[in-house]
Amino acid sequence: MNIGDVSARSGLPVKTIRYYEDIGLISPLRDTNGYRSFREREAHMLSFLGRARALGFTIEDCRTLLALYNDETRASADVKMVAREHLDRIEAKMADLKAMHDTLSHLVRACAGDDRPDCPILEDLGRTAPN
Amino acid sequence: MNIGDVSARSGLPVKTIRYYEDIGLISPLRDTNGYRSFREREAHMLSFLGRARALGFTIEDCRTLLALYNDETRASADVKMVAREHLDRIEAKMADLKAMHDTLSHLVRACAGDDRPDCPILEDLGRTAPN
DNA sequence: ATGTGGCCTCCAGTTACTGGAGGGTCAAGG
DNA sequence: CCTTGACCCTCCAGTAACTGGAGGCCACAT
Repeated sequence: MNIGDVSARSGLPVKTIRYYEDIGLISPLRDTNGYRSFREREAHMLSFLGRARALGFTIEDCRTLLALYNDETRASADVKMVAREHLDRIEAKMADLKAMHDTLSHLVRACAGDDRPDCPILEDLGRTAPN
Repeated sequence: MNIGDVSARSGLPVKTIRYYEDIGLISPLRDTNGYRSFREREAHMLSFLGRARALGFTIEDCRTLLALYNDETRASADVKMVAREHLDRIEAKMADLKAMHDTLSHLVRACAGDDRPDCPILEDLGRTAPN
């Protein structure tokens, strides 16, 4: 399979696949013409990567997960730990976003949004921090 | 005021303040010894920036908001639009995170997390995409 | 004089790609 | 046989918003 084929199958852009090779996530063979030659194994790994990335795992997490995936003697506890830590990061980020959202939606609602300059949003941003 | 003073007042790291000068958000004067010399105006702008960044606005948004803040003839509608668009981005990101969270927390719960290799997390990641 | 801390500039690295330039390769149509 | 268009290749640079570090000046207290 050429890179275009695995791109279509995995949903990953061609550029991204080349990048994944650069950073050592996959190691496809090369044809005599220099084209990357993907086996089923790599096509499968790319789908794995695409799904893991879609769940928000970092590239380093993906590297770890891929190693565990290929290790028949893994302990599921190791996988679970990686996932759990990622879940914690997601939850932290959701909490951050929720706080921003609450503040901001409140301010947006309070702003008239007309042609006058008075604006509670700017007032809030410009108010001296409470020390 | 030296950079350390405005850093303490705004809560922004010294490095960040220098960076903000680099990209033209602030333009402090210089003392004869080369030190940046901040006036109240800049200290205030830095607090503004800190708050806007804490609400997740991008630097470019901050640039726009700062310009509006300094423009007595602004229309609050312009401010509101910037904020509303940012709120939309936040909501989109929250939805993305929630989807990740739902999938991942389900998988984490399903994983035994013991010393055996069987793992629903890896099974999910490794399953061929449904085409 | 010396030590400590604050300040300076410039360079490089971070994350995970993405775009583009410049240039080979392959299969089909004329 | 040649050309055309779709692929493929490498290498370089840029993105967002900083952050860390090297190397070195400046100010003030001892």
